[in-house]
Amino acid sequence: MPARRFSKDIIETVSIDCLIFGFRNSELDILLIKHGEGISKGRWALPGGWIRFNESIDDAATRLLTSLTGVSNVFLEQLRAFAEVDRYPGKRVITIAYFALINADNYSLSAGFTASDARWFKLHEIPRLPYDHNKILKTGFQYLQHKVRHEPIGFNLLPKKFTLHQILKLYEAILETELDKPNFRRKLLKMNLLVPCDEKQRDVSHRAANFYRFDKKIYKQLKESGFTFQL
Amino acid sequence: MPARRFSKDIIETVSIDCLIFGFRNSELDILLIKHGEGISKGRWALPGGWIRFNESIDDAATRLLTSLTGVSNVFLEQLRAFAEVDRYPGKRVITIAYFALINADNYSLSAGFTASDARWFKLHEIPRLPYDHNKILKTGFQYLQHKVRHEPIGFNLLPKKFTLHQILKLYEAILETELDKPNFRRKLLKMNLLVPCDEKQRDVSHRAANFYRFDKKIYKQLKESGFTFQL
DNA sequence: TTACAAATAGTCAATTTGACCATAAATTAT
DNA sequence: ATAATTTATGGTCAAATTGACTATTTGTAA
Repeated sequence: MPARRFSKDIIETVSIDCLIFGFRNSELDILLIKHGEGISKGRWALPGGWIRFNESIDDAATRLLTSLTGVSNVFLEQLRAFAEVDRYPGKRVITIAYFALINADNYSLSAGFTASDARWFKLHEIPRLPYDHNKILKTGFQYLQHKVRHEPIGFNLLPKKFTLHQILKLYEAILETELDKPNFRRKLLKMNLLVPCDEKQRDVSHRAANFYRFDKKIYKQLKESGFTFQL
Repeated sequence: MPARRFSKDIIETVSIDCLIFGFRNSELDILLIKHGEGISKGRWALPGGWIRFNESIDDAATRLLTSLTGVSNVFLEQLRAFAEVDRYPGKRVITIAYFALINADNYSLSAGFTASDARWFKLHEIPRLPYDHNKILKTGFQYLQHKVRHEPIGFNLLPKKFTLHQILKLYEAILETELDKPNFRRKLLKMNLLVPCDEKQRDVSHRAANFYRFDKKIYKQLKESGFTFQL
């Protein structure tokens, strides 16, 4: 009989759940995994797990994200705790939700991983999820909508080099509105956060767009001198 | 021998800590309480406590805030969880920090309560606090600085009726800058969030300022029609 | 070589901002 | 009473930004 390790290693009252956003084909995606065991076996849900005694919650979130999806080095920050009394069946479990943005370069998470157990879902095609995961998702999406307007975090959803068209489509998808192309360009470029790359689009059947990259250092400098990102 | 109720009623791995902001005399205050028992006896710290099995964390925060300070019906929302492995001596405790804004009408919290054990501290005169409370404080203050610019929550720190001068001073205290009075007035009034009261200042040795109040309903309407608060 | 598609550039009136100056209304000092 | 003082409130004006457009460029595809 195997030793019952769990109750020694982990904090059984607190879990982590990751809300992982991706962006492809001008649509926002959410990564879900199929539960292999436990109460909600066979159902799609947010990737998550337990916190170990010897790791912080940030470390736990990073570890879980990597072990469940294969990606690392992505934008990851805490959303908040969810703790309705009856959110988890049978026992009292508080979960701390994390918020991750995955860029297109990291999109092929299934490579090497159990592809059938982790899948991107379009934001508006998310099924009914167990526990309070739909609530977490809703909260996280509203947070994204707000945050993307006040901080330059949207770039985390794009490849390192991207076109202005891609950002426009990203913002349209997140904010669920149409935006004026020339005006959006002008405003974004005037911030001087984007550095033009010496490279253009290829294999497109029209004028090739220039690539840009977001420069963290420049943003840090601007912020220190009083600049606030605003779209 | 009294029954050892605690370990049955509460979740011993998760606590609540409240970061309570107040505003008086043009200065930001933080409410601290003196610990009466436990590891950090006699030291000033953020008000907090344990979560009961049969209450949500929002309920726990509300209960603790009221029982420790006597105030109720104040702006209270979750900040986030803090969970460094060694933040609490001896055992692993995750805390969920809450963020409260108390208006001047509720300032006399000591009335009826143990005045010597709860006290307002000026933000820049906070002593060294136990656990990671200074870190929570720093995070919460940065959050306030950000949030107050993008959402009309500052009014929660003022009395129901206030003058434009009071808001100006409030913003100057939070953002730690000087602001141009006429321009600030103009911008704020143009939003149409403030309703002039039919009442003026009294007993001031200069021209009396008009009182205004913040109207939640108007804000809700404006927000639904696309308006975003921005200062 | 022309049609097209999307990128990029430019226009212009209306609005908003930032830096001010001016006046109004209250009290206190003379 | 009148003047001085203090803060509230009202205005001005050039500069910058926005929103709604039109125009031009640059690349494939017919």
